[in-house]
Order: sequence, then structure tokens, then C-alpha cells
Amino acid sequence: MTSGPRFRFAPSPTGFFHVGGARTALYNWALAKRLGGTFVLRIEDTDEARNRAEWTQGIIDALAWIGIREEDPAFEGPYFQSNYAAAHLAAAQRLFEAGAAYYCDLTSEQIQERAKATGAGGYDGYSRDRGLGPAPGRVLRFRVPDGETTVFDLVRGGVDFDHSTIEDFVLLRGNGTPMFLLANVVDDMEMHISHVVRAEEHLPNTPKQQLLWQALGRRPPVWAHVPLLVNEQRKKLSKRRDKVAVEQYWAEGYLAEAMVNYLMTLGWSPPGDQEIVPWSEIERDFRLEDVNHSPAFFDVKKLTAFNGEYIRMLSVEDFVAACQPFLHAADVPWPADRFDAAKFAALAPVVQSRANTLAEVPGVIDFVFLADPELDEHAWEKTISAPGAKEVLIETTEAYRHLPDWSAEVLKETLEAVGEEHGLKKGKAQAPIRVAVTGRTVGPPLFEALDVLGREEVVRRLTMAASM
RNA sequence: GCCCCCAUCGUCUAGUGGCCUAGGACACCACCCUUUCAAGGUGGCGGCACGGGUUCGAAUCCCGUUGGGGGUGCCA
Repeated sequence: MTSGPRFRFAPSPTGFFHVGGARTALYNWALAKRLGGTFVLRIEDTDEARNRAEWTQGIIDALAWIGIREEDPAFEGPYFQSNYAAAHLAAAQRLFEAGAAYYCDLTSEQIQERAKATGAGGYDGYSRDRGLGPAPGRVLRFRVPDGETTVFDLVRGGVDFDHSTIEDFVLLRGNGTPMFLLANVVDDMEMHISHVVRAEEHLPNTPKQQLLWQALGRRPPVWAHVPLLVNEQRKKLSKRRDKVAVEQYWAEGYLAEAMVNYLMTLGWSPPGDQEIVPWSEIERDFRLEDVNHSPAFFDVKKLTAFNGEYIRMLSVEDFVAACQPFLHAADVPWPADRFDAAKFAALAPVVQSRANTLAEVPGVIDFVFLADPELDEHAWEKTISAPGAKEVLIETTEAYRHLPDWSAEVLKETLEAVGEEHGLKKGKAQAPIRVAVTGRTVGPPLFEALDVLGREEVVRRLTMAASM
């Protein structure tokens, strides 16, 4: 075990890696790295957790993607909550023996009835002094003392809670298994966690945890509750409504660096006037004290803009490499054997300056690898019925068939010359050729595309279109 | 119901009592560039929730109101 501060990251078992979790992980990681501490990954599994191995691997893969790697010495884990089952029970037993906890045999229904009768909400401490011992069906409850608790939070400062508003909460269920709250605290103790950095939703439960630390004779960790990530309705991000799985952004061609950078600007901003900054600077500058107090909207549009910037920062080679998974995916629009890596590489620079995500790349250049690109009928009608369009198409086809040089520049000059004869401006003359060759009115720069496509194929497509 | 947190352009933020006539980014709009679409450049639109204090002076400090969110289980 290393000697520095120990930060724990403990995602709850939702089955996927949440963007909110990713941000919290990044906060913990930045701090652990800068302070020479440790990032402890703990899987909050339960007996019922399904697909534990698969889910754990998913978390580890997603963490690796955003730069938090297992092979880094600052990374520790994963640990599993269930490994500490004995410690959970031992802690409960100690609390009971010290009188800090007591057994209660009331059922949920009975508690509700009593609450209704007395007009008070929740459990009223009925069994506090009944001297009950453990037995099946009885829960162990924590005896919340009189007074108040102040949680010292690095993000928010001191937060006061009056004990009269905290009911005697359950530590052990009627079947003897520990509640999450207890397990969580005991795990943190066992792992010598010094800093708990997590989402704001946990703040109201923190006084309970702090009380547990104290009752167990230990100094509580440093707390830091970071603001929630919300949707456009200002509600906590949920899987049902929102696109929150990190894996999904990964699959859609977002660059990890862009995701990381964007996530870090939610609730915090790098010093200086630049918000696109490398991780090395984030790691150096990030401080919990500077984190905002209010929830932040996860704006996919801004993420996408960041992603575009990061794509443009790539070298052409790196861009081509990053595109590979998307060019060879199963759902690619062209037959796999028609793909030509050299042609793609030739077109890469013009694609790179246009794309905001990698997933949109195949759709931009698909016409190059398709045997017969689907023709947008509407666009075709409109384009070819324009004055002079038909003549330009026919004459350009002939000119291209006999062109001595085949280069973007010559192709451009040739077409413009033909267009001029028919009184068409450059852009106008280009339209029929573009639709005839690519099937669409929009796309990457025409002449570069024609150049890459080659004379034979271009002339074939033009001739076919001209005969329509 | 009770408890807790929060409040600067539509969004993310800078701002820690005078440098604020409130700065930047995304989005949006216009123009330029241009070979369609982008990218890039220039400009524009747009905000301190409200009401009281404190102070010579408040986006900044205090109180209240309103609004939003979260928590409150023998869920994790």
C-alpha cells in the first residue's frame, strides 16, 4: 500500500458506466496522481449482482479508455464489497455491545402505523430501551445520539445536521445481512480511505456515516460532494431518459481526450483563458475547492464541438488510425471487399476537417466504395433540370474520358471551362457532376473525390447518369 | 411532511466588495472565405431570479421570498 492519500471510487452496479461516474472517477484520479496518492476502485456488489465479472470488466475498460489504467501504480483494485462481509458483521457486533446500536422487532407496517398515530415521520425509537437481543426478524438499529453533526466538505464547507432529524437507521436487516451504509463505512475503514469524493446525492447520508466512523472510534475521512450532472429538465441523469453510458459515446466515435476534457469543464474550469486543455494541465491544476456548487447540464452539442476540435488536432496518420474501427465495422455501408485503404487515406484530410465524430466518417465517403451509390431522386431531378446542366454533364463526361492528366486541378479546370461555355458559375457547373458521381448534392470537395475514384469509375458513373 | 444543497447569457463557465458599461466557450444569427457541405475568420444576439439590508461602493457579504434539485426504505 502506498503512503499518500487514498481516494476511493465506488460505482454502484447499474450495469454500465455512467458519464457522471466517469467525471467523479476523473476527479479522484487527478487528485490521486497530483498528490502522490492512490485511486482505489471498489465494486459495490451485492449478493444479487448479476454478471459481476462482465460488469467489472466493463468498468475497467471504460476507466482505461478515459486514461485511468490498471497498470498505473496509482491504481489499486478492483476490490469487492462482499470480501469484507465478516468485517461488516464484526463492526455491527461491536456497536451493539457498546450500546451504540440496539435490536428492534417492529415490522415496516408497524412502524408506519406508529408514525401515522404520532404524526411524526419515520421510526420513533420505540425499541431503544427494550433491551432486545439478536433474533431472526429483528433489525439492528443505530442509536443516534442527541446533538448535531457538522460535515466538513471540501466543496461546500461545513454543513450542519441536527440529530433530531436523523432517525435511528438500520445497520443489519432482519436476516442478519448488513445495510449498504454500514458496509460502505466499514469498507472505507478497512481500505484506509482518506478522501471520499462522490456525487452530491450522498450528502444527506453523510452525517450518518460520520456518526458511524465516530462510534467505531475512527476519524472520518475528508468529504467532498461534487454537483450532480443533470438533463435539460434539470433532473439527475437517468439511463431511461438520457444518453448516459460512456460506452455509447465511445462507440459513436467520441475521442477519449475530448470526453475527458469536456467532463472536467462541468463544474470546474481550468485556470487561464483556454478550456481545451490537455490532461497533464488538468492534473496539475484541478482542485476540489474550485469545484462549483450547482448542478451542470451535460450538453452533447458542446461535447461534440470539443470532439471536433480534438479530431482536428490529430495528425492525419492518427486520424486514419482512429477511423479504422468505424471503417471495418459490421454495419459499414459498403461491401467489405470494395474498401480501399489507400483511397481512404488520400481522402482523409478533407474528411478530418469536416467530421465531429468518427462514426459519421463512413457516411461521408461511402460513395467511393459503393458499386452504385444510391441516387437521391429528388436532388437529381432538381439538378439536371437546371438550364445547361444536361449539356455540362454530357460534355464533361467526354472531356474527362480523354483527359491527358488525371488530377484534381485539371478536373476542376476542365469542368469550369465546360460550365462557362454554358454560362454557368463554378458552383453551378459542379452540381450535376456531383450528383451523378456521389448520388448526393452535399459531400467532401468534388475534385479530390474524383481524383481518388479514378478515371474509369468516374466516366462509368457519368455515362450511366447521362443515359438517364 | 421533514432535512440538505443550489441560484451569472438558452447551456457550461470567469468573477471572492471598486479593475464589471459583467469576460470566454457551445448553440443561434449575419457577413467574409469558398467547389456543395464543413472547417476557418469577423461581428451580433443574449445574463447577475426577486425583495430587503450592510457599505462611500455589491454579481460578490447578511436575511427573507421564489424557483430548482437531492435525500429521507429491512434499495445500492
